[in-house]
Amino acid sequence: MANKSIPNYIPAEIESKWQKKWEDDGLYHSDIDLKKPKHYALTMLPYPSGDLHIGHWYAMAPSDARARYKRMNGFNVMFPIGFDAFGLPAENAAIKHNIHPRTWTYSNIDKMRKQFKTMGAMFDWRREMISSDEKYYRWTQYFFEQLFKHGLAYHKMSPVDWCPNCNTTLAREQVWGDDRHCERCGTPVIKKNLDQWFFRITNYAEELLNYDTIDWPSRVRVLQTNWIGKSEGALVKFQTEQGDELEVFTTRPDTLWGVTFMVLAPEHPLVKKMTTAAQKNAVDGYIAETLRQSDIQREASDKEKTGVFTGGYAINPVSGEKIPVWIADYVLMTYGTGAIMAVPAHDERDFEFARKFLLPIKVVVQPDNMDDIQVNLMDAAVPAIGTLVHSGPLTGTPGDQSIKRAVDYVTEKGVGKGSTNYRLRDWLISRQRYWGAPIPMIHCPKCGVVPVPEDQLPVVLPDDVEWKPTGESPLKLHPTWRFTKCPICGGDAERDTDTMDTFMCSSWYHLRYLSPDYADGPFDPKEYAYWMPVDTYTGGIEHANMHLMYTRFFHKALRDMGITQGPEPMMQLRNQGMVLGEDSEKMSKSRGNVVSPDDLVNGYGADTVRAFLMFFARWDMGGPWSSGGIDGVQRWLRRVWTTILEPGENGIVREESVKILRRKVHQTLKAVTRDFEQFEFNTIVSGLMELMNEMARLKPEVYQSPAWNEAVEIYLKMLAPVSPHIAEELWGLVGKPYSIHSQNWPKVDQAAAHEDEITLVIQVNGKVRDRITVAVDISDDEAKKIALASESVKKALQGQDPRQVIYVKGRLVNIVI
RNA sequence: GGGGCGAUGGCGGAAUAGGCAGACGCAACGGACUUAAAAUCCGUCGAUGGUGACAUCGUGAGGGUUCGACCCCCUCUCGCCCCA
Repeated sequence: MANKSIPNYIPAEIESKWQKKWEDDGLYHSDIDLKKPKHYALTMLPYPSGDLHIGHWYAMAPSDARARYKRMNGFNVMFPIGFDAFGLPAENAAIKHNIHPRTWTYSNIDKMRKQFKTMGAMFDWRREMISSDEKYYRWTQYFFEQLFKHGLAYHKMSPVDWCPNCNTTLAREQVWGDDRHCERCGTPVIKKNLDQWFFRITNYAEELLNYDTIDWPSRVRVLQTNWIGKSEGALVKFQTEQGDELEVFTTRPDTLWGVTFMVLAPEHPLVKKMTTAAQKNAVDGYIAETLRQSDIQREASDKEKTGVFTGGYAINPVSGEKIPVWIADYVLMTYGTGAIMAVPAHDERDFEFARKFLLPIKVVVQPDNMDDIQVNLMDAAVPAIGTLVHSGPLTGTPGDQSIKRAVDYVTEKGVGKGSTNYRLRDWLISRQRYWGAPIPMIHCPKCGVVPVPEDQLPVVLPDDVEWKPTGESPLKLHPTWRFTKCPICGGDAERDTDTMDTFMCSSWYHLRYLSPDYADGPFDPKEYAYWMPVDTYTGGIEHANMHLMYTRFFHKALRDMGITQGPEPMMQLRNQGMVLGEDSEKMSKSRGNVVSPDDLVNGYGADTVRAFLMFFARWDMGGPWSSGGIDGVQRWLRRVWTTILEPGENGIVREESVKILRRKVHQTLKAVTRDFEQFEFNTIVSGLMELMNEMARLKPEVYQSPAWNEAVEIYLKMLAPVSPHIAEELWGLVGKPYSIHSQNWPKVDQAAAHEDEITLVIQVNGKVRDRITVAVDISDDEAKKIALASESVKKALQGQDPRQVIYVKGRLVNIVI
């Protein structure tokens, strides 16, 4: 109903008006204020791909709403924004469109900054950081050097995953899928041997398994725990016939007497030496074949086992037996020592291998609840723990002690020791690409690898390069850049021409937000002392094994250098799901199912888009976009507008309705407050919708009462974090002082919220037979009496006596017959 | 092969500690207003049977625990994710 006496709701007008005013007033500036508790709310750093995606909105807008809620609850909130601006896409775009990566990146940032501003988020833009700015990467380089100086960065020749299309090395986490393709371009990766920089994240493997001090989703903790892949066992030294030491890691040292052969990874350094002339052709052929496969293919358990005998033998250090040494692709050089002792009786893969190549099987473990194992009747390995048999001096050791006794035994004999193995590998940092932070190291023929002196940082990334991918780092091809003098001896030297993995940049950006312009260090210690740690971190779960692991490692490494404090950087983590296209598929240009937030904002306004993103799905699950659903949210906001602004039609106040209104208002406030705490955004919006329906219904009978004003005030305050512009506008139009976003969150009036009557559900044998309205504080006996007096109950009882009558306070009576 | 998460009307989803399944919204249908439409407002809306009050069934399938199960346990199917 277009009432001429009230203004029209025109989102575009009020949104740009308030965005400008808030910015001019610095309403969302976050400065240290020791009088208030702080709240550092952070969302994962966006990559400036050039266009704000609905996924950005989904990640940011609900997080903004929660940050606003915290602010209204008396917290001094910092909610910063910036850009993860280095990385491959800039270079790929540059190659494709012949535009400099810097130009591409910074014009994207300009565009996205404008798009972000239409969201009406409480970002403090003074704190913006861009990881490709010199003033930022200078400190990225500084941290690299610190890690180097503390022995946490090292370089070595190493076979690395290499994308032949992007011409760069990839971290293990950037290699995806069964065919091991490049995360960026989908090309299958190959192995290449290069001199690479690594960070010793494995030093922190054990500490990274501890999540005691942080409130993170169990999903993420499980993902990280599996990724770290801790297994306990022993390192045992075998000897080859030639006298070389051949060390294996095993989780089952108790089965040492059951070893009937050994298997080396085809890449194992001893393979060449052990291979006899007769086996050479077979071994060489097998190695060539293996190198073409991925680790995943190699380890697939459903795959037919393959392998080749080297012709060589090793000696079992506990039994003295001579056992054949094979190579097989299911043993990986990157796990453990690249060699295994094979115990076919008690390991499934070894069993299959032994059966296929007719190798002997020896039973050395007899589980207590099993008939005696007969080798010739076995059709599968018996991996269970049990009493040791045929195990020399350890024969008879019960299962609950067998592993420990075996470790003690090899330790005493000096042929092994207890050991913990982690699947986690050190973090490969080097990238043979241009658009990244240069590795601040100098290679001097006399002095070796020398860090660039701190006062000479940053090592500036030159603009005048040929960035086309050649397989070499573009910086290597620059005519002058790489040539420099050694800081120690002053002689001719060369810079490291690789740049850093961009996960390095994003491992510490939360620290730069503290003081993005600070020149005396990576961050201002005063800001650190006040704001850190991050209280609430939000972002996608896809970063569980990469960014989130790296940033924890980084924090812990810096802590051990005295740069940061506390065990963890981010105390609470919450993950949002993904917005899919209307066809339930991942949004992509090729599918044509992409939803553009700009179009939505133009059509509906940011307030509707924000509210709809909070409403349409559980935030942690996400789901398919619905173009019809957003109309419902728009209708709701229009209804809020008219219901609050239109004058009431008569002056009658009905006290019963006032009571109902106040009850609903305070019940909703209670629920909304709880939902904000728990990131349950969808029920916040549905709760507000429900309350508005009730307010509209009751309005004629309560309009003249103070309760109506109270309802409007509380309503707008609850709406403010969700849809900040319309809330501010209405707040002004009902005569309240600017700004609603500086108001305190309302307090629940428990007495008003209290129900004095309940619907007592009456069941017979668990089936609902009647519903009776009773006083909320009805006694046990009375409730049962009323229930038994019900006509429907009498009918259902058919004269039978109840065996039991159960009363659940305030809920139901169940009569059991 | 192992692990994780999930499955609720035509659709998205709700159900806070084991106690009224389907809140809220979309779509659909009926009505009011209108010359008409849009917008708005009111109403209906899990299935089956019945004019109806009502009855029976119903939260992926099967079983179990319980006075009572969307919720806890076991087995299975399907989907997504992670690892191998």
